[in-house]
Amino acid sequence: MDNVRNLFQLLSRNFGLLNEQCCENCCGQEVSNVQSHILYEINRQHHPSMQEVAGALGMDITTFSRQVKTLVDKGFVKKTPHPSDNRMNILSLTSEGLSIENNINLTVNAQLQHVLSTMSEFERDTVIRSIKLFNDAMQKSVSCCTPPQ
Amino acid sequence: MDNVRNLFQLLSRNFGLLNEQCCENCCGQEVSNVQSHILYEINRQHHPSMQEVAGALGMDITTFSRQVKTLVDKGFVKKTPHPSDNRMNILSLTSEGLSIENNINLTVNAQLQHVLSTMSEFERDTVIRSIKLFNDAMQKSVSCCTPPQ
DNA sequence: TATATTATTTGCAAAATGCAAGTATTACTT
DNA sequence: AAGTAATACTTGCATTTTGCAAATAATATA
Repeated sequence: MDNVRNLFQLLSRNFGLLNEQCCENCCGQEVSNVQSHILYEINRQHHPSMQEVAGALGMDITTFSRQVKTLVDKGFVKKTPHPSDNRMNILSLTSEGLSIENNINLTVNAQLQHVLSTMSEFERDTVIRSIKLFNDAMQKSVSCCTPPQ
Repeated sequence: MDNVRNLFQLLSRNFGLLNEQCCENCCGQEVSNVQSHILYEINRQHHPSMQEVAGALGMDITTFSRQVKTLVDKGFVKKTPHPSDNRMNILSLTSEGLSIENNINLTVNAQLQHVLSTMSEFERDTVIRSIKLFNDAMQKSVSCCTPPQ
């Protein structure tokens, strides 16, 4: 009976640090950590609304609204009114936003591959498969991991 | 050639949300997310100084200093001058701080076990072993994962 | 003894946060 | 169809968090 929290706490801390440093390295302070999460999620979803992205990130919608505004001002994100419901805004990355997101992606991936390269191919595959497995399990688990409301 | 970042990004986000919610649940807003990380790390290390904890968490020392002050005021953390070097403060949890840390630990672990319970025992073991493996690899990798300076 | 180095704290100004209340638009209700 | 409710988002405001620069205090070095 391990203390599983320890493992995840360390993992998420280390990944957080790596992510943050990569952000700074490849786009020189242009985006904060939360902002990089927002870019990531906008890119991942299919024509998401504000609420969908904020919900996925577990962010307060008012904080999110302001962060998006900042990203729009910086020219990284575009807000398009929903065609059939003008209350909603569809979020998308501008080409510049996409390029930054790709940059972060490349940098973080390179670092992770570097970490993984110290393992055998078998271990590497196992690790990757395990994390997929756990992510899926977490997604299915309704009792947690769902942003409040 | 997977996009490994995706996996880790999702994992760390989900764990972050879980952690945050557990904090609120079991100690009713008494500690913020960063503060729970601080409690965690003080508990984990052996008579750590301010810099040791701040360093491990990759936090700016001035921000850290103020957060610790808050935790001291709340009665969760104790600062003891280092016996042979009065510049340093040794950090420790008070009994109340420890009890809160244990509470968070129990709650988060229960949630994680719940997620893991959807898997077969083999999968569960593999996942846990994989994360250990990755954590170790990350710790060894000097090119990243080390807080600035 | 004077100077440098280390550990931590404060000043300050900027950024981030979240509740309450606002606006605008669409959905119901009778 | 008019009025009410609900939804999606924004803004006001007060608090908290953040990090650089500079200050303080204690130890190490020259």
